Amino acid sequence: MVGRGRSVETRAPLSRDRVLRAAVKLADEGGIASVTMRRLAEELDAEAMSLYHHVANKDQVLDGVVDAVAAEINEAVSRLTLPAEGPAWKEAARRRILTARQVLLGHPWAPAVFSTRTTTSPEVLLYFDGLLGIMRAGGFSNDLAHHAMHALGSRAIGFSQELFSPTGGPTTGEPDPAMAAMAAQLPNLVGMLAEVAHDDPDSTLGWCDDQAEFEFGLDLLLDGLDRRR
Amino acid sequence: MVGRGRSVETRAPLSRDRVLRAAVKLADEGGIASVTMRRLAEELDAEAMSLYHHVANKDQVLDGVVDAVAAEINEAVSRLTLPAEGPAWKEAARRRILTARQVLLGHPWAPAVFSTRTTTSPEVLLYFDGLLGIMRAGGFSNDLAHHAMHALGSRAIGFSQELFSPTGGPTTGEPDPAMAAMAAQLPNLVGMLAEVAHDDPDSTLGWCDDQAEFEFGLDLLLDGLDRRR
DNA sequence: ACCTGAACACCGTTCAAGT
DNA sequence: ACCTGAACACCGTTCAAGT
Repeated sequence: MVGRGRSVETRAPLSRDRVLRAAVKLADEGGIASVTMRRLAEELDAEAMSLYHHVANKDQVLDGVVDAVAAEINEAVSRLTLPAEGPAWKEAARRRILTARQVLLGHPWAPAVFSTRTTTSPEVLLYFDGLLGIMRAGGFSNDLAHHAMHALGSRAIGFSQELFSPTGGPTTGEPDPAMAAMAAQLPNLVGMLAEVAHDDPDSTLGWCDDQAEFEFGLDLLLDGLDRRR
Repeated sequence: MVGRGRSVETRAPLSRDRVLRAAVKLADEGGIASVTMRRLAEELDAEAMSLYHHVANKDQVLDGVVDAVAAEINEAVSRLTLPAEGPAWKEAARRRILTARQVLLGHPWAPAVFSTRTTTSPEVLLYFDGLLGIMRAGGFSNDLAHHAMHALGSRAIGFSQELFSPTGGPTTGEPDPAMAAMAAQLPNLVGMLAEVAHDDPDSTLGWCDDQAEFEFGLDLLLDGLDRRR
């Protein structure tokens, strides 16, 4: 609407950055499947083929989108200022990771995209470098810090993909028929579910775990690493 | 070629089972992207549209493929006969999980597909039920066992998606130019890589971790769970 | 240089028709 | 009942052409 003084002629200058921002916006609104080159172009009032002057192909769009989300995470964690020397490393790492998770809650489609990327984004590397710095300050050897990064896996950046969600939704009165048919063959699962309320009231990160379970697993790992420090 | 006595007329009887087996075969040969309804049909000497008489849609094909791989895992772990009472639970769980991983090594595309599935496969539920049984035998409360399943996440079934693979290949003499440009901003990462050989000689499970790192993370979790038992 | 229209080689899926 | 051909509504991307 404003145009910052400059008026009209050519509507929009189009750029790699504008393309990536539009992609994040589309994904936030309708999931990652709604990010197609054609709809991306439409969002930018251009033709699909024009995008190829700013990104090599769709894969590069997804790489860029991951980098953009990771940049948002880095921006958020940069505001944290906790001591990390000695035993303080654990709380510093914990806060960093939970802050990353908080950012991802705003982009529920992002973890799935992160997982598909084969080339590591520069911003993700920056994030890991910072976490590594906390561990080094805490007294980790490079070798143990290396193991730690692998052990944390995606948890290091705030998400954990779950394939164990036996109920799939709030345990309403109506029983899942398929589940009921198998019940006899799943004695331990049925017994457990009868005892623990497996609600996941609003499983916030899509197919991911909810906050309490994420923190349980995170603390399990951080405690174990602290012991080996 | 043989046809088991019955000769000719109609070539292939086509069935849900045959469709799923063909899908696994295609994925093993060319990755999951090569599993399309059209190529699947071709593999079965049929037309793409014929498949829809045996599966509702492509999503159901992928569900079935996951179920088939999980069935293969269950078959493999069923041959294990380890005691699980008391402290023995840990070795039993460990062996079960590493056996699952061994099966997945034969289907490197499978972890990514597992992660995208929203409905849990019956065979995956059976697998989890067995693991839960081991934990119960080991003395876990239902509540702790529940947390444990979430904490293990996909590791419970033998894989862990890594987004941390800073080098991306064997550290040959030639330096990654993009990496080199960022090196100054990644002091901890560069320092660590200089010290630990981050080879991943043949990172077996695609974008996943290698065996040693998988076991380190697994033991970290199992040890932590054992302590809270 | 930046952008575009038409076209190509694919997708999953619907539908009406065959046996 | 099981299978199929043609067609529809999408994809990502190439190419030759426009300014």
